[in-house]
Formats: sequence, C-alpha cells, structure tokens
Amino acid sequence: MDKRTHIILTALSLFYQKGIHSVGINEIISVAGVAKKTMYHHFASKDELLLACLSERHNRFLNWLTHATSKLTTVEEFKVALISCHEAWFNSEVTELGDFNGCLFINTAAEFADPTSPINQACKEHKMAVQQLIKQRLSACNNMESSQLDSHSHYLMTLVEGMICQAKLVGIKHFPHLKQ
Amino acid sequence: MDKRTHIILTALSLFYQKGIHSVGINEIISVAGVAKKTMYHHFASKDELLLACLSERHNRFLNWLTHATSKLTTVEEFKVALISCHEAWFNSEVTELGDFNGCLFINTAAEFADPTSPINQACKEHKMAVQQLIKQRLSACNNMESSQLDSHSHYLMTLVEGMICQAKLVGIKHFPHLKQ
DNA sequence: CAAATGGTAGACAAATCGGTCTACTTCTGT
DNA sequence: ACAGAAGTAGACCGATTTGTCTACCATTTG
Repeated sequence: MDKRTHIILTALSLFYQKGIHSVGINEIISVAGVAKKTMYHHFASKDELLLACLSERHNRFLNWLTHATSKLTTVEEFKVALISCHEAWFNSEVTELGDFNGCLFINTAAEFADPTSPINQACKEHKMAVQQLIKQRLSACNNMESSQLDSHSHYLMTLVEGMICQAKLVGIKHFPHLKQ
Repeated sequence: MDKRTHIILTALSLFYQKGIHSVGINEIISVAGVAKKTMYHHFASKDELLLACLSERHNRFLNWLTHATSKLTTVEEFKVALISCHEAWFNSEVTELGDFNGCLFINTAAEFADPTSPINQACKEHKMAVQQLIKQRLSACNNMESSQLDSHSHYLMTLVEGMICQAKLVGIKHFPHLKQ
C-alpha cells in the first residue's frame, strides 16, 4: 500500500480512538512502522497530517451515508433509514467507520476551538456537507413539501447530532422511539 | 475570594474556551496570578483540578437549567422553555455560563475517551443528571402521559444535545422550527 | 551509468509538559 | 506572642513534545 495513505489511516485510527493532543507523532510513526522522516516527507506538520485524516474521514463518512440512504421513497422511510444506519454505526457494525467513538469532527473541534483555524473549519464544512446531503435526500422524497424542506432537514440534522452525542457519552445505542 | 475557588474558576474558564490538553498548568497559574505551589497545595494533579472544574460547572449548569424551566404547566410550554433557554445560552446571554463554546462535558469527553477514567465518568454523570432533570420536569406537566415519560424525555434530551452541537460547530443560534 | 526519489534508523534540538522543591513571607487562631 | 498554615517566586527535574538532520540503502528513470 501507498506509504502516505498508510500513515493517514494509522493516524486516523489513533486520532479517532484517543483524541488529537493525546496522540504524538512518535506514536503514530511507531504504530505505522514508518520512519519519522518519511512522515515529514509527506506532511509538513502534525496539523497537515490531521487535515489529511479529516479529509479521509469526511469522504469515507459521506460515502457511507450516501449509500445507506440511497433507497428512499417517503419522508418517513428516509427518517427511519437515517436513524437505523446511525444505530448500526453506534454498534460498530459499519466496518469502514471502525469502532465507534463518537463523531471525529465534533471531537476534533472540541480540541481546536478557534473558529479561524483550518482544522476547526474542516470540521464545520463536514457538518454542512452532511446537512446538505440530508436536505438533498429529503427533497427527493415523494411526499416532501418543499416549503418545509429547510426546517425538516435541519430538524433531522439536530436529531442525528443528538443521537451521536448520546451514543458516545452515555452509551445509548438504539433509538426506537425516534422512529415513532 | 478563596484562592481555591479562584483557581477553579480561572481553570474552568480556560478549559472551557481552549480545551483541556491545550491549557497547561503554567498558563492557569499565570492567569490566576497564583504560585504553582499554591495550586498543588489545593489539587494533587491537573486531573484533580479538572475534576473540581467539572463539578463546579455541573452545579452551575444544573442550577441554571433548574431555574430556567421552573414555571411549567404543559408539555408544550416546557419544550419551548427548554429550547428557548438553550438559545439564550448559545447567544452567551446567560452570564453564569460564560461565553458559549459548546458543552464542556462533551468537549472534555472528546479528550478523555477512556470510559473507565474518572473524568469521562464525570461527563457521563452530568449528562445523566440533565436527563433526569428533564424527566422530572416533564413528569410534573399537567398533560404528560406517564406511559410516554421515558421516551419523551429521552427525545427532548436528544434534541437538546443536537442543538448544542450545531450551535458550537456550525454556529446556529436559534431553532424556531423546533418549537413547532 | 548516473541521478533523483523515497525509504530506513535514530540522534539531536528547543520548547513545553506536569510536578517537586527551597527559601522566604504573610496571614490567622489560640 | 507564637505556632502553623497558606501564600510567594521561581529554580529545577525528568519526561515528552514537534520537528530537523545526518548517513545510509533501495528503486526507478532518463
């Protein structure tokens, strides 16, 4: 495998499971089995490596979410599919997302609070992309009234974000009552 | 003011605005205007100082939420009050909660992912206490059916958690559509 | 063949981390 | 008045941080 992507995947896994500041460069190269010079050959700094990891995770996550909500007809079906696929993620049943440990972007933004930082902005852009996907998916439903498209997609986004937080912090893994 | 509480309040403010690992002991004592020995006289370690900060924040937050949702009659009124008081928090209009930067407990749990750590447990306990308060408040409403008490309080908790995340990450400060 | 590229191991630097300690001062309670 | 607790500034320690650098090896490419 490409050394560069191997470093990204190793760092991504460590960052996701243990947080950013808790993981040092030495640990990353040690786990990846790679020389320090190799890492700094591909990435100018830890921050740039992190940005590459966020990008990788973003692509992976959106790809998964896109496929998990592809078959849709009504608003109700979409809502159930949206909640169900997140439940699968919480139970670590989605192999490409790894062992569930909350949302990498929420976690990372907690450590990089400065909104002008590129890292914080990458987190924000990820969330806006998810919001956009939900809105687009919702607009394709048969019984979706376009007048409520903004408010309803926004509502579903709030629900999903809340589910993720509860799944991580208090360990709630299924939300049957939300499917009503 | 008591030196101990002064150190706690200073550290709490720094931790909340910048994250835990991003703030060092030297910065805390420098901003607090206190000798390092004084800090270590009151707290055995940075972790114990952090635990004291979490406890302080927990008391402050629950006290605020308790008062902000004290006048209640119907489920609908409570829901609107719950959302509205959080909107006030997001806009940093609640002086005792300081400049809004998300939920300290969500942020802290992101940096201390190990669920066996006392710090992670303190974050979890805070969320369970909030959930408990919502449930208790809800049960006092005139038109609350006890059969749906668990699912409805759980639903409101999910909503609130989602609002907090969206307010921090993408800067959404008001949620009129949730009040339906 | 020669040169460039990407790789290795690891020493090294400068800064910062949490935490300890000495020496001294100030406040407080009996 | 005196003892002890609580405070000060800051030197110091060992560990760790990110990041640079040397010296060498392997592969590929003009």
